[in-house]
Amino acid sequence: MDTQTLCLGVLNRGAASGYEIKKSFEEGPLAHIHEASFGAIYPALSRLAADGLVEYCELPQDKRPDKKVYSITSAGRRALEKALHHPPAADKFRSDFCFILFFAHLLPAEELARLIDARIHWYDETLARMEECEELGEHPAGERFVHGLGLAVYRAARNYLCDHRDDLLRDAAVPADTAAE
Amino acid sequence: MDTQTLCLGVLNRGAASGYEIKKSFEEGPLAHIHEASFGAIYPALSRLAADGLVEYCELPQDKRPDKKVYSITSAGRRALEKALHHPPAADKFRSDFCFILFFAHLLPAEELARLIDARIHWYDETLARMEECEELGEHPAGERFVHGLGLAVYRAARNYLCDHRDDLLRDAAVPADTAAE
DNA sequence: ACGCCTTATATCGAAACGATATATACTGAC
DNA sequence: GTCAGTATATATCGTTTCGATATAAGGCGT
Repeated sequence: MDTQTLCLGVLNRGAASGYEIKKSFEEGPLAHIHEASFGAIYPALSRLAADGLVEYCELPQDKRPDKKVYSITSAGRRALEKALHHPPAADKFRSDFCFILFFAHLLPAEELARLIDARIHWYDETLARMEECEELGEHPAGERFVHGLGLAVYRAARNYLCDHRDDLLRDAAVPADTAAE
Repeated sequence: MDTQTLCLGVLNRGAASGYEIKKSFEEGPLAHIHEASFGAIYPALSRLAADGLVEYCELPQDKRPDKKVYSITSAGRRALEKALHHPPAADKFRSDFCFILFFAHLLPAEELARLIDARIHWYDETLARMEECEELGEHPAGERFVHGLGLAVYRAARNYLCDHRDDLLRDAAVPADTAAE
């Protein structure tokens, strides 16, 4: 999914600046689904504007830098719908955490414990935030569905880490002195 | 996690060519954890060789193109261990599938059904392959742990899709004629 | 026989990442 | 009180990575 379609998707939910589009991939209901950097978003918005798929008005803010608020046009909505019909590419998952744990036998026990506990803590916090935003207001069925999928997956990951943490520490960890060697 | 570390990790499990390293991120026990393209792997291997972290011997194969079999050096092992101690970056998950379903109200019911059923089918096949490779031989505790985490998460995702598929189709789908408009 | 898949390395243009520059204001720590 | 850090906001830049293609040889199916 190219950054232009990603931006159209966000703008289809309401007008936003480049900065706010980035945030919506970090916090909003689209968080954890996709991501894009400023270096991808700003050029994408320029191209979208040049193609007439979005339009923007510059609004100067006092006490804040100026803002370019983009909104989707009807041509943009058509382009989004068209892109949505393309068969989705395979999910991409990349985890340094899993990669490191894969080599658990190269790390001392305390470090493994820290790593796993930090991740459990991250899941607890993330799940709390997600459950909280669940109560706020009405959401379209698609958003609810994806939100529920995220919850189910994160809960499963969290529970697995809690249930098997001690097994890993027992079976994999090397004594601190051998690891340092 | 940079591609060089990724390559060192694979090579730490045994000597391999660039082609085999790529495959190990697609099929082997490292599948679904990380990924890298040829355009990232070959330059990474060159840099690793220049830095003395890996070495290779060219072996001409009959009936096949020549192969450069890379193996990790002791300096490479030290570099890998050092990299493993760095605090892991946040997991990156990118799903066109979820992004599309997020806008379920823009798609006709049959298309949503096709999309979800195809994904359930993918999970079934992937899970079967993962459960199968579970039986084969002994694996280090770290590998078993990560494998188990993957299984837990994929099962949760699959079950969620099965359990909520019909809810989504009922609540979100627009009639085919309004969608086409 | 023809196309397609697999094995294998390598490169190239386009895209994206991650960091940085710039500017202003608020907030918490010492 | 000031000094660092965070937040809002856009933009660019070097480096990395992606995705496709080139090249080459053999197997496999219809």
